[in-house]
This record gives sequence, C-alpha cells and structure tokens, in this order.
Amino acid sequence: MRKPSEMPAIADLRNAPRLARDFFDRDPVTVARELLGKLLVRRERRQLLAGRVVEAEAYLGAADPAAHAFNGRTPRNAVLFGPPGHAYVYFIYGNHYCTNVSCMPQGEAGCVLLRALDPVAGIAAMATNRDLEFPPEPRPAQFRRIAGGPGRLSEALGITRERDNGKDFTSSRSDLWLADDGYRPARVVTTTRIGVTKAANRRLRFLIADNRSVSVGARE
DNA sequence: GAGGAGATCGTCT
DNA sequence: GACGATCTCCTCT
Repeated sequence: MRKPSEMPAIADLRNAPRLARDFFDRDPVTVARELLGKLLVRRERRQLLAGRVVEAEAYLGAADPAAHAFNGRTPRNAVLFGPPGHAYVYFIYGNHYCTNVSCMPQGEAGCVLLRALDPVAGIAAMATNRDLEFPPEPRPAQFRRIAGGPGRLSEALGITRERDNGKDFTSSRSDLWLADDGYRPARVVTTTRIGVTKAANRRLRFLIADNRSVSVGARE
C-alpha cells in the first residue's frame, strides 16, 4: 500500500538537511529538475506539514517571454532580482497564490514554480487548510486534490504573499524550507508548461512520472 | 476521465 | 480596462 520511500516519518523529516544557497545559485532548468523529489516543509505551530515536490516549471527571467521578470523589475516581482533561494509568491486569477523559488545569481531573475506536492506529513492538517475531507483510507485521487496544482499547493501549506513573499528558504530560522532526505525519483518526464501562451513550445516543465499528485498528466 | 465555462481580483499599461 | 504561471463545478462520453 504505502510506499515507504514517499512516506518518511516525522523524525526523518526533522533530520533531512535544508537545501543550501548554492543549490539555487544555478540556472532554473537545473534547479527545477533537481527539486523533484525534495521536500517542501512548513512549520505551523508545533506541527510539520510536508510534501515531496513532484512537479516544477522553470522560468528563465529576462530571456523568457512567459516569465514575470521578462518586462523588467516591478514591485510585484522584486524578489526575483534578489539573491537565490527566496520565496516569490504572487496572487493570480483572483483566487490563488503561486509559490516560486528564486534562483540564478543575484540580479538575474530566474525562478522555479512549484506546481505540485505529494503529501508526506501533516496530511490531515493540509487537507483542513484546503477545506477537504480526508478519510483514513484515501484513494490516490484524493491525494492529488490536496496539493496537485500551484494554487492547491500554496493553500495546503498556508502560503500567502503577505506571509511568505521574500522568505529565505535556506535560513534555519525560516518556517518554510526545502529539504533533501535522499529520495531520488525513478523517472522524470519533461513537457511544455501549463497555462502559458508565450514561449509555449519550450519544454520547461518537469514531473515525476506516474506520481499520484501531479496536476495535469504528462501529455504530448 | 475529459473538456468547457465561470468566478474573482491584483497587477500592469 | 484587460489580462492572467488556476480551480471548481458541471456536463458529456
């Protein structure tokens, strides 16, 4: 039933080292691909909520018409022009927050959009954040509804622009971080990005094949 | 399971 | 005033 490698106990979660600054100080394509299988962790009160990154998209900054940074620096996207490893959170479609990690050296505005998590800890709390029922014996499709999509992911971990934009993912004081517990995905699939109309042919979306929590299937 | 439409509001021009 | 890195509900197959 449960896959042990995808369900680390809380004790393992606390011991998983946080990703360091130099992990993010690289091009977005490399960072997006290597983020697959890492853990996004939120400390909420005394509890840890966590999910494994199973889907991510690379945005290449000034060189990428689909990126928010393409038209230069604005108050909204200022985080992207700062040091790597910071949270860029924005509000979209009147309903949803999207969570990104800045990467590339300071001044180059690349980033990676975290599109989906496979829940591994604090699952009931994540479901509550999403206002969902989560039965003791959930079906695979019910995992996807928790954090299978950028808006769902952000809501499940309580991520908002007001609370988290600009937060340092690599700081030991941060209540939101990325960690590596040694898990490596068996097979990674590359597709075009979801919902973008500019540079729509670039294959900059990366996902773990056959994972129950990816937002949209690996088409084309 | 797949596809279409509507909701909703911050950001930019 | 237009658009958008989405989600949910509803309908159809």
